[in-house]
Amino acid sequence: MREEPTQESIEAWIQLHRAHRLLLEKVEHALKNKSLPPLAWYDVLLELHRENPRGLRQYELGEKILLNKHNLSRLIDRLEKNRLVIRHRCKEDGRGNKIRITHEGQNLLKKMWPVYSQSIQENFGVLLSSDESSALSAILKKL
Amino acid sequence: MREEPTQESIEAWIQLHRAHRLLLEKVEHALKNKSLPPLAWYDVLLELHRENPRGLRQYELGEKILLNKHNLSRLIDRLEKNRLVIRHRCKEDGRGNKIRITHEGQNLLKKMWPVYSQSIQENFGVLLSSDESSALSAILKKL
DNA sequence: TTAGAATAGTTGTATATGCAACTATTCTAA
DNA sequence: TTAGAATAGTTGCATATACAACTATTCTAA
Repeated sequence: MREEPTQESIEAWIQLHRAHRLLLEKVEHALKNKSLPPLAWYDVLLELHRENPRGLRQYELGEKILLNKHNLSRLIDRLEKNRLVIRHRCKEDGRGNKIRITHEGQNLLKKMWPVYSQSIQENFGVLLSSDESSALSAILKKL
Repeated sequence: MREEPTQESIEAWIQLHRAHRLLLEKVEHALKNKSLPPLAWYDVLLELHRENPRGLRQYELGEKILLNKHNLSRLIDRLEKNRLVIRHRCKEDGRGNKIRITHEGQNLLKKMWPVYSQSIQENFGVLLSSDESSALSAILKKL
């Protein structure tokens, strides 16, 4: 006895899929146009910035940005290669790392935000009233 | 004089990003669990099914599923290798192709739908009322 | 205490994506 | 008509992602 999804939920899912793709493409494009790295880098740096100077375990970071461990491992590789973060061996748990943002990482964050935020505003903010945005958030939070 | 995005729109964008990622992951996972191909294949096959037996030009298909031409070219390669679609040289325009779904493509579509739809229902449909789904669609359509 | 399970992270390999350059054909304006 | 621009699609290369197998460490229960 499988439940069929309603027409409304299929339609909504399709819209979610399309809207996300469209917006993400625009945001990434805006960043690339300014020779800035992709959004994923921003997400990592922002989470680390919030926990600065304590840093975050790699698995904690993965949970926050919804990225699985093998991809995160390589993302951190790239960031570390660009001196934006540092891996420290974790004292409390010999298996793990603590990741901390560097000063250069903080600078990049500051450089990315205006581009990122402007793109959100242009492609998202101006199209929705603040009530609509709030309603959207509230509904999406249930998922 | 750059416009700052409101707090509401940033919050909504973040939620959109997260919700999409979470759902997509679940849907792809459900398909993989049943040894079925990824969602992108479904999207292509569905569009072609709708236009059967006329078929679609490659660029038309690209517009429908929001995929750029070089990635689409390779996606079609993979589908064609699996005999799910066929490329025909286009009579009216010697530069282009017409893509048509095959009988096997139609069969795959039929096999994927129950898995896809069940995943939507489980991870999306049951969490939102039909009013909420409709509201969500309406807002997302503006983007 | 200690063997086996569980956890944190890395790496090899296959596949998918993005970008730029390319071929072939069609359109357009002198 | 015809040279140059524009369009449709493909391909080489670099990068990103997914999956499975791996190492190293910590936890747990006899």
